[in-house]
Amino acid sequence: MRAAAIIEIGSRDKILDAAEDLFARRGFTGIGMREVADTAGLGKSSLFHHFKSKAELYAAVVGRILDLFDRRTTAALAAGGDPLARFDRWIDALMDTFAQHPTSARLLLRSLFEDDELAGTSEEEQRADQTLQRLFSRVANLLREGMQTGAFRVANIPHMLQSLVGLTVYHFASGEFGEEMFGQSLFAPALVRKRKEEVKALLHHGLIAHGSARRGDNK
Amino acid sequence: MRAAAIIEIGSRDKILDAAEDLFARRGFTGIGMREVADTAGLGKSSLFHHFKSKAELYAAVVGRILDLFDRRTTAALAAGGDPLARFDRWIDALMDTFAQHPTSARLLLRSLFEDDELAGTSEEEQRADQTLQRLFSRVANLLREGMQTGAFRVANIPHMLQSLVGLTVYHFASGEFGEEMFGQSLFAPALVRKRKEEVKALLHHGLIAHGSARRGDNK
DNA sequence: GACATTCGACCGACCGATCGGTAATCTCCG
DNA sequence: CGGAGATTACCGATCGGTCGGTCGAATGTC
Repeated sequence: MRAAAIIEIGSRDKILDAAEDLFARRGFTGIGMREVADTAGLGKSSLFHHFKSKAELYAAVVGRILDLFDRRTTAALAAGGDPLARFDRWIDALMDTFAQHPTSARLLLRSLFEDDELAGTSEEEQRADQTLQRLFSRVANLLREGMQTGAFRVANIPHMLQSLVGLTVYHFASGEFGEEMFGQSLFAPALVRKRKEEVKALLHHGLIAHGSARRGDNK
Repeated sequence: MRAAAIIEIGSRDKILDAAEDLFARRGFTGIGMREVADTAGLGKSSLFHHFKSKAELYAAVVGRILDLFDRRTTAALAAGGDPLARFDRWIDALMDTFAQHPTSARLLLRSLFEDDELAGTSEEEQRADQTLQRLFSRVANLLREGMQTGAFRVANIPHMLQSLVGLTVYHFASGEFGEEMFGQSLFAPALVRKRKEEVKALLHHGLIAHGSARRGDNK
């Protein structure tokens, strides 16, 4: 029957799963093909049957995650609503995706570093670059629109994008350091919910209290 | 003459300088001792005369940077003023230090990841942990004080610390990705100044405009 | 139905290069 | 002399990657 066959996962995907987990934990240079092969339950040579080099495997892993974020972003922004509603929905979707996919934040943050020294003309890598750029420009457009309609404060858009990345990716990538700070797994549902609240609160009100009794705007 | 002697740098420091730059760019596993030695202008074996292992060299590099941030934080918080003044001064000092020391953000962010899998009982490493913890608890105390005096909005402190790290460290660690976004070096004085402004603006006002109370707040 | 051919998936053995680290020796200097 | 700093030579292990070849499921052919 077909139903039983569903459980089977193609070797290519098993390799990608294993590589994603390992690369996220120890980075490109920290993982050997031997280790990926063992985790995937294959011989090392078999990896080179599916991917022609370690760099190509890495690019495929990053590309797969980037596609996931691209799809979630598209879905969150597609549904209608005013800029603020779409923005909040996007923040939720972004953090939910990081939470549901614990390796993703670390892998993406690492790939940001490692791409600097890895060549970068591998087709798969160019496609990933395009995906990433499209994702960011969509959010940039949303910010621009919201600033025009008055929903958002007027701010520098590249800086705001950097801030949004810093507020989200870094947190979920902070690993043992973050877990020590919170005393629990970064991916515990209650903590994820709290993180969403706190990030939104920061985006809504900042940190500094405004002399609500009009103290002359703190200067 | 003293003036001439200033140029001389001890071999140990030359090794630390070289290692800091290389580790920041390609991570612990991405750099070999051979490369560090070449950059420092020594033979590989000489490194083992000053540091008994690669891990110890790495710990020394991270510890040196952590001490720098600890000193700057101490200085920024020591000078008096209300919590808001001290906080703003700390944000300035933090970002100035990242800016003046371009390898630091990347190295610290990387060390966050790599410590997860590197053992961690090496004395130098424990000292670094203490330094880091002391630094964070000092900022936490400042936040707590400011919330009590009403200078800051009441927020969850660990989350706020994570946000502050994300807003600062990530930006200066974002490398080529960030430089492509801004079209210039992340460490160009004008961009550093702008980043400080934008981060402070976010901390002061958030992103979302408040239609509720007063409207003309941001124009 | 039976045999031959093809093909993708996979493997163990092996390659040259590089890894972190060690040992013995040399040089310089007080 | 003694000792610190540096070097050359070398070690076993592991690195990414290649090689020749096995296996089984299709496919074609009579």
